[in-house]
Amino acid sequence: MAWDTERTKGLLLEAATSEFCARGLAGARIDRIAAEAGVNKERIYQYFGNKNALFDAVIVAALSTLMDEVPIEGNGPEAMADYAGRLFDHHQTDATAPRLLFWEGLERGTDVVGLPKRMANCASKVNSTIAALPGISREDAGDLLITIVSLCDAAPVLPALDGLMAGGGPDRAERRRAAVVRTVYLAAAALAAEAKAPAATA
Amino acid sequence: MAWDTERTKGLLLEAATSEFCARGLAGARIDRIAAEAGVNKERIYQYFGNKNALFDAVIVAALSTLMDEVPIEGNGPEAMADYAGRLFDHHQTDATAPRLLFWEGLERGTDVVGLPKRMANCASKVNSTIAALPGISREDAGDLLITIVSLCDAAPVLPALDGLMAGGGPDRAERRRAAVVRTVYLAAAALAAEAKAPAATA
DNA sequence: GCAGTTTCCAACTAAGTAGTTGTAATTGTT
DNA sequence: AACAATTACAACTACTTAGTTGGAAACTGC
Repeated sequence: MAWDTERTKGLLLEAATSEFCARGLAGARIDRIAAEAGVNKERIYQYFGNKNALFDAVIVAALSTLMDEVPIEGNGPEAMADYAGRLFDHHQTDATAPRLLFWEGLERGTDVVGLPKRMANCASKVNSTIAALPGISREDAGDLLITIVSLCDAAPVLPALDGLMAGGGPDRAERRRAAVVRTVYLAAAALAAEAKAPAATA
Repeated sequence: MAWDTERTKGLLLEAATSEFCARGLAGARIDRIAAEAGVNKERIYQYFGNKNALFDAVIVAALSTLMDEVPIEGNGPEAMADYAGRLFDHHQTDATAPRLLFWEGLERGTDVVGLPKRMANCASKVNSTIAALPGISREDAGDLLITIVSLCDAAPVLPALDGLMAGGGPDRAERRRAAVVRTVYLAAAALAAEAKAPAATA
């Protein structure tokens, strides 16, 4: 049998993503990751170093690529609302990224890994936002993105909130989606309007 | 020395709150909780049962009381914006509740504990929202509250997002607060307006 | 002050846990 | 084919963990 190092690495990273996503850094088990990947756990230490470094690799791989998977397209507040809707849908079908993001925030705090790549990705999103809402400040663009991420990513991580607050009817997900999209539209429209008439708040 | 059961329980609950808040259910250590409380860990099992049940007790104690600590006061969209601002400030000085909320969401999913009490608290908040925005539907009120909670609670749990998205200047917290308050105001105002002219979207 | 109960703790147990090691199989190179 | 390097794994180690136990100290009612 031929050794396929890249395939083994990929299997481990995939299994680790699933395990860390479900249980976080402290709750994840190296043995479980190795078993799920069908690989001996010693390979983890050869390829990734240790549990923390494997978590790093998972975070960087999962969060960096997400930025490209759901792009900001079009112009005006509608474009930002549409982006929020697509991000919401994406997280609804695959909660990996939001869960990893919150695991990282809770377990790592401000100790963020893979900074250069992620800062570049965020800057790219900020620039897309500025392009969609001409005249908006860089800080307002960042704030709008934080708002979008907060709304879209919190939903799958706090699944109980829907039932607790809104009763959890059959079409809850759609209603929540509509609320997020509308909220983002309103916030983006206000920033766009302010950018055209800056005297109002100065 | 006189035994003070309630005090011992309180010390354990306080230490457990701090430990679970910082490290979550999987990351928390029974030994650390007992040591921080200055109490033998065997007491935990006598008073609370086991680690999971202690986590339950912490969650219920911390999240249920929060609802009363930051009330919804006044009328109109301004009242909801003001509520969001006070909730944001509260979480900024003490991130216990948001962190526990997200730990619970990540580690427990929809398996929520203390349901009756928490549902009552949420229903009370929904009623306050309906009182502040007359004519609004119960579901829209719940959605607005989810929006507020998402925005206010995500901020302290994702401390790195500010730096990543908005550069993290000196007055970042204040700017983020202003963005949250304004977003909530816009969302609440839109719902209030719709409640007065329901034909627009029907 | 004395039996019965409760609070408390040091020490213990059984089951994981991350990380390592020794060794065999595979591969590329000469 | 002989060699060194790489990939792989079963077994192992040192340590941590949640949960338990046996008995001492303090309280209660009499």
